[in-house]
Amino acid sequence: MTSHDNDAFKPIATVDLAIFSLSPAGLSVLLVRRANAPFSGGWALPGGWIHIDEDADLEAAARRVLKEKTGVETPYLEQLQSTGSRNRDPRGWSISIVYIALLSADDVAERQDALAGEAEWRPIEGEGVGLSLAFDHASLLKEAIGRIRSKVEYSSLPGHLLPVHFTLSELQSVYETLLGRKLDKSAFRKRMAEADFLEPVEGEMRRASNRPAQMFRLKDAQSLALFDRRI
Amino acid sequence: MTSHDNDAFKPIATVDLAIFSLSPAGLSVLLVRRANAPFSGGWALPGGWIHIDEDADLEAAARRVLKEKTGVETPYLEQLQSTGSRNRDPRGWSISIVYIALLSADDVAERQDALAGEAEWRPIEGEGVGLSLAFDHASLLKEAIGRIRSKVEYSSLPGHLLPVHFTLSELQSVYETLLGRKLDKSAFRKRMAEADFLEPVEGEMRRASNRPAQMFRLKDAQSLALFDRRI
DNA sequence: AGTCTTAGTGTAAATCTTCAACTAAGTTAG
DNA sequence: CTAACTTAGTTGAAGATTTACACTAAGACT
Repeated sequence: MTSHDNDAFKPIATVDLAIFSLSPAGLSVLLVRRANAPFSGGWALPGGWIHIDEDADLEAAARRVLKEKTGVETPYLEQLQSTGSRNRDPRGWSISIVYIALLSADDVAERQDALAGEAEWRPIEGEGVGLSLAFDHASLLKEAIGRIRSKVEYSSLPGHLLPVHFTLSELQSVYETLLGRKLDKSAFRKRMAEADFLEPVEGEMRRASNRPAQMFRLKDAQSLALFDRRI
Repeated sequence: MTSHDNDAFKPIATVDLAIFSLSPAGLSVLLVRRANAPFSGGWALPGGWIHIDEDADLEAAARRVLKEKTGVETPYLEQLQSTGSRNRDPRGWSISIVYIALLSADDVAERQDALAGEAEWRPIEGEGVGLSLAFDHASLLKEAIGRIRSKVEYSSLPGHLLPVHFTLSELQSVYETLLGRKLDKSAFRKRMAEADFLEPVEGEMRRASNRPAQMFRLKDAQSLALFDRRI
């Protein structure tokens, strides 16, 4: 039939991940040092070939890479976009399907030391990490950051970066960090109540030298709640 | 190195398009009849292999397919999502990068008869076309319809389905068709003014047996304007 | 017991929506 | 020639929502 039935005409297919978490410096992304050519020794987003014998589908491939690099199995995971071109990989026409993963602070704390090999959390500054990245990963990361910033405006996204239990003040503070602006407390609480994605953890209170605060958890740790309006 | 340098381990890579336009019956999508196995004779979204010798990148591949099927070169085009799995194509592990294209009514009118081969506009009913489609195309189409319906709420999307010149009343009517509900005239006009994606065509008026209406065009026929709030 | 701090609620003023009426500008019928 | 008709485009009052900020609540610390 056509020449494209021949494997030599197939593009390379990879899955790459922008894995985010909160560090003291704010939103951070996991980068790995490449062991092999091309860009050997350079920083890149974690990723890898699709293993057609092992991965049932694209999302399974993304989860496999995530588990290999972080040990985390059930994060928030969403497909961002795909890029593909003749030039992005010197080895040939290549496609990358990019996923965004959000790790809860608990996941990060547990695996602190167990980070696979040459991996490192880098804080986001502006539209990137102030580092040049392999392939077109700087551009992919920029898109991922844009998507995250955009979704903070109208979704429960920040809830996926906190520990499993948190207070409303802590949640508001994450929204403020990611948005880069202060929010009104009563308006914030009204939105959270309307969006209906939190449930109080009965009896659990955050105690300090002040009035104790009710702790909450996400009703669903895998899905995003969308607001009717911007926050 | 790894076994994946061997082409036999690469997935199949295709680009598929959900091409929409407005017909008298409302939003419609272009379907083609498959000439070859698998699903020979069945309806499918237009698409095809990525030609690594010919296509510079994914979007170029999408534009090539679009031009082959419709003759249109500069539509509104946006990437929807990618699917990929072991099962979706009987020939093997396969990836599809799906694009949404919106054709202006002018484009459709010009090419009415020149539709390539066995292609046909089918009106959208509910979440599909009331027809079973090849591969997982019914599911891809459902996602595309969902994306369109969602974007009508907060973007200039409907403007890309009209002729190049149109009145505000015509635009409002498209919003109403796609949303399935009536909108308030003054609120609608206020949103359009705020979103600032239209410009009046000086001197051009729609004339009928009533007060003439100012005609407008999109400031940018390739990009979408996003509203601050829902319409 | 009083002070301090953060949690959580209440409220008045400002803004935005909704609904519907009103004016504008043409064509058509008589 | 003029009145009736139709759709374009604007205006405004009533109601709903948002915003800004102050207030009350509940604990720890001195």
